[in-house]
This record gives sequence, C-alpha cells and structure tokens, in this order.
Amino acid sequence: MFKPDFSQRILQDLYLGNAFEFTADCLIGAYLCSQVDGEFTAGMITEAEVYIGHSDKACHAYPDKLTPRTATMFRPGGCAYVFFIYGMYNQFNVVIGPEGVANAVLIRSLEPISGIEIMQRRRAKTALTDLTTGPGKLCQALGMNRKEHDGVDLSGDLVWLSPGVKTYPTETSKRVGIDYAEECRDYLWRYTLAGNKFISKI
DNA sequence: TGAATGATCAGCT
DNA sequence: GCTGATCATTCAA
Repeated sequence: MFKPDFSQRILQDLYLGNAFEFTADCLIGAYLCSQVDGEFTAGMITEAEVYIGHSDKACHAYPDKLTPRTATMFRPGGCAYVFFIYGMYNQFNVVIGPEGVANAVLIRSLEPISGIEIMQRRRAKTALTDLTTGPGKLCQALGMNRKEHDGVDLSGDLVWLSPGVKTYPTETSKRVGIDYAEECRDYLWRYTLAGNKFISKI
C-alpha cells in the first residue's frame, strides 16, 4: 500500500494554522495500517473524535495536565497515544499539534480493508461489521496495545496512516461516553463518514 | 442493564 | 506509599 509521510502532513496542518477540526476531518476516509508480528492489517477511518488538553473537560490531559499516562499527548503531532481502560481495552489516538500541546484524535471506527482473516482471528469474530466498529475493537483487530504502541511514530513501519480518497462528506455529532464533561459534552467534535455502516454507535 | 477488570491519580498519611 | 473512585468499553442477557 502507498505509504507517504501522512503524519508529517498532519503536523504541518497545525503549524499552518489549520484548525484541529480540519485535521480530524482529513483523517476521516484515511487508512490506518499496522504491521504486527509480521501480519499486515488496514482499515479506512470512518469515525473519530477530537480531544483538546487545554480546554476540553473530556480530555485525559485537561487542563494541560501532564501525568505519566498523558505525557504522550504532549509530544509533537504524528505519533500514537494508546491507553488502557476498563481493565481490558486499549484505545488508539493520533496525537496532533506542536510539542507541549496535548491534543489528540481518538479513532473510534474503521471499515476493514486488508488482513480481514487476521482481524477475525484476533477478535474471535467473523462478522465484518463487528471487527473494527468501536475503539476497543479496532485496537484488538489491528493488534495494537499500550505497552507496544503508545508513543510510536506514525510515519514508521509499525503503525502508520495513509491518505484515502473520500467519496462521501463528513458529518459531525456529539462525542460518545463523556457525559461527565459538563458543557464540553455538547461539542460537535465527533466526525463520521456519511452513509458508512462501519460506525460504533448511532 | 449490569458485570467484568485493572490502570490511573488525587488525596491522603 | 496506600486507598478508592473513576473510567474516551464490550459482551451476554
């Protein structure tokens, strides 16, 4: 698969003053690829959410809170922030923005593209719509976890991004599972690919 | 609807 | 250093 330095482009967007909404939008329809234990898997990103460390109460790093867990988010954009939650699940984020700014895009859903048999084995599921439609699921399907993948450079050859050809517009909605975030819960920072069935929730 | 399950971290000593 | 509430979820029912 074509592999340009897409992560650097994400960084550039920020330095050029493009809003984080734009960065999240350009991830929709892009490809997320992984090569774990010599096995290649890839999916098209269909759903993503923005988290902003400085001002967003739903973000782990709010308010600019640097802890061992959130340290990865403060790194320069273009690397992975993978964390472990609920005692069993990993979640994958793309770190965006310059160093010292804790912004990230949580990847919530993919459409499986390549390595589907590998995903089925890792997930112990066969239905295509049950492989990568959820942040915990897609980490399992792509073989990603905090221990091995937190902080990895997304222009490397372990986990990386490739631009896609977007054929449908992006829709926005409220983010999922952040009821505690007070006024921030209503921000329309969830981005989905219109008309795509590989979405975690309606 | 609720149980599973463990890392995380604020708030304490 | 210890404690316990909390959690960007999933699955079985």
